[in-house]
Amino acid sequence: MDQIVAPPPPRSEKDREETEALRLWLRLFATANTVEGELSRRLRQDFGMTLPRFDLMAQLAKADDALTLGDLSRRLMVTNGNVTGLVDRLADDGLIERRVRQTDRRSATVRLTDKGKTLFDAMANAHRGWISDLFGGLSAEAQAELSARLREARTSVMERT
Amino acid sequence: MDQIVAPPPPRSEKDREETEALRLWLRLFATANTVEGELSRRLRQDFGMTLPRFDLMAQLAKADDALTLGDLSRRLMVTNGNVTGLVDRLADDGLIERRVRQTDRRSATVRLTDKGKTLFDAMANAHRGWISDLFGGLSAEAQAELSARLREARTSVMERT
DNA sequence: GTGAGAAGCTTTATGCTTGAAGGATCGGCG
DNA sequence: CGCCGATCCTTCAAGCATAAAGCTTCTCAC
Repeated sequence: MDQIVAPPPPRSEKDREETEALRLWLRLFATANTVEGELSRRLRQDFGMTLPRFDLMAQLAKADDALTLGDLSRRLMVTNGNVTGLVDRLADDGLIERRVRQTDRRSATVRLTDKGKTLFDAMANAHRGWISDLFGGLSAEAQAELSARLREARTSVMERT
Repeated sequence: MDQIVAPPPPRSEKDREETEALRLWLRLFATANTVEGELSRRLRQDFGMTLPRFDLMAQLAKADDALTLGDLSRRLMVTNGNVTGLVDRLADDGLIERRVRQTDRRSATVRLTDKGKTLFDAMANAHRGWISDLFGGLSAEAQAELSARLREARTSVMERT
């Protein structure tokens, strides 16, 4: 029988591996992006809050103590200059309080105000519910498996960075 | 025997579910973020290119045809105004070419220039290798499983958006 | 003590992203 | 034809993010 259609382009094993990894990455990115966009949208809509500000407040709430800007920078995995701006805006809104440290005058600490704590509690509660809802189509087992695989993936990436 | 330590805080089934989903989300976000940051870093270092510009060029290369700004906006899942700026900058660099459509003068199409094609091929090749490398710590089976779970997750999220 | 280098933060320039408002063009209905 | 809503793009203001340069303060070896 004649060859009617063009033959598939020759593909090495390496080609196939790369294509699969690329597909995996695109899927990972799209999923994370969709969730992030939706959380961001709801946070803005219901609380007039942005995700980066919320994340910063969450770190303060979790630490349950004052943190330095450097601590925040490391925990949020963003640059120092970025934290400076976020802290400025949150302080302007009266949600956090900046205080220069006596022991090290280069450094400043930041803590949630009462107003910040109250708002954060409300937001965190809603936020938990949203996430639980968004992933609600997956069984507990599927979620656990995904979580475990992501952990492996992150380890792989970090080792190669 | 006396109760020496404080009892664990009472947690409902719902609480546990929410906590697990939150943990999953944090892991998903951290993984995607780490990969994205690393790709961005390498693209800047080796090619002086940003990820958003690269992504736009990738859509043009994949389509192998001119696309309207609206097409790009939908495919990249970003707003129209965003695409306008990206296209401006890429056109300034001579990597893409803008052309007003005769049939519909509201709309413009965009295609890769020869210079853009050449650069994109080089970048895409490196990009494939980087991703394959970054996920190289996972077996093909682990990658396939992660990919499948991510697909489920994305479906779940999109249904609830 | 003091001087060099490190640490902590801010500033600046640049770019990405959004949402909202606005301008041009198109299509269709009366 | 003429208008009205829809479509497509751009503009604008605000915010997030980075990298690089710069400022102040601290530490430590001498």
